Amino acid sequence: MKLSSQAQAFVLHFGEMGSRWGFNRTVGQMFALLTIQSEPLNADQLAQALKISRGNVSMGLKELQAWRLVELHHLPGDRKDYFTAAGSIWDLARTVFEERRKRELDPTLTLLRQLLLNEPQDEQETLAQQKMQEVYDLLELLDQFANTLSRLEQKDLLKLMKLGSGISKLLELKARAKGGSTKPT
Amino acid sequence: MKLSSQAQAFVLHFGEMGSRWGFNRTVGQMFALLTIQSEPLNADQLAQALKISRGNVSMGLKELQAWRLVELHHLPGDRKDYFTAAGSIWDLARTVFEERRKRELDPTLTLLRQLLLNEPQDEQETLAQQKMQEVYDLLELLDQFANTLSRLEQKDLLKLMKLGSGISKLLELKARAKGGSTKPT
DNA sequence: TTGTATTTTCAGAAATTTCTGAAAATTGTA
DNA sequence: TACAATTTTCAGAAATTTCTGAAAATACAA
Repeated sequence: MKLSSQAQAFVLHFGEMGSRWGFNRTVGQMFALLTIQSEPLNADQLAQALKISRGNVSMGLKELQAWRLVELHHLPGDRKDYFTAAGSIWDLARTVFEERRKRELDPTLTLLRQLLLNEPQDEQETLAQQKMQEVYDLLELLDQFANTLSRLEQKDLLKLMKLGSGISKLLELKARAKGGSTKPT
Repeated sequence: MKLSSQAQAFVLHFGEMGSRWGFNRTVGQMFALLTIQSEPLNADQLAQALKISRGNVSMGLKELQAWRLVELHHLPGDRKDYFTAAGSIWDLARTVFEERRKRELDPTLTLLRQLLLNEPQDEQETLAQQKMQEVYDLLELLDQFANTLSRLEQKDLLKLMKLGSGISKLLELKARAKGGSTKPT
């Protein structure tokens, strides 16, 4: 497995960005390679192509499986495990998006729900809780919205994302359809 | 500056989550504290409340300023710099969202634009470039959509986020209004 | 079974990131 | 100008994360 300089650059970049997207360098690289590679790869091929240890590949694959970003395959007459990216680019993006929502929002929502159960003991705490409630409301809304988006059919999601500033007009349209003011701005 | 156990928990949690949101532990803590605190705080107060070094606070504040998440204030008769969170919770969320879009998408878009300029040299590279093009198209669309969302007026953003699965219906509504098929599904 | 291929685990090494604290730089005052 | 208050810087220490590679575990075939 020799990587073209193109592939090399792509893979290294995903390694660098990895930490911003929620995984470490080598997991990012493995994900990138499996994404541009059409043929399934086994652990040894990954280790060799990325020049990392076999053990690291094993851990990385475990993590990619936890993210549900890779699929396991078997080739007839070969006992090795082979992996491909799990689905189309859109599928992968959706999965990353969902996983990140879970990891970045849910723990905070859980904590805030807890904290907001307590009675504030003084002025100071009352103010702090007000802020926490605001944070909670916003994150809760964001969480639901992210959920809605990731459940949307690709066709609809595409339409929505292509609307651009047309979104405002559409929302206005809806307001009128529902029986709001009939006077357009 | 004594933190209530509520505030303590909130601050520590933001510290833990920090790395997932794009900043390190102490920056996360400082941000959290400034968010629930209504009064401006100076660097010494932050260091004392969070039990971290003065130097660390200085670096943290610099980073929060780079994120445009804090505002500098001066109190009459006091030479120290005082800081507050920059704006409402919604403002803060919007800022974090924008900054993250820049940091997480833009570098990759730039790289992919570059790579896609090269002529593929063989079958292998052609396939890889096809995938890269797909990744590019998706990230580009996502980037523009994120941009649109962060420019939306709060009122509209709120409406949109509250739509839930009503989004599909709204998109359908729009299709009809534009003169699509008149037969609803 | 036994043997071989393959994967997983995990202790310690290496790399990276974060943090401290003292010194340097800056700012404002008199 | 001299001086005191404040902030910033940054070398090295500490903490954390990532990675390696050998050993253990597992899976499968004969």
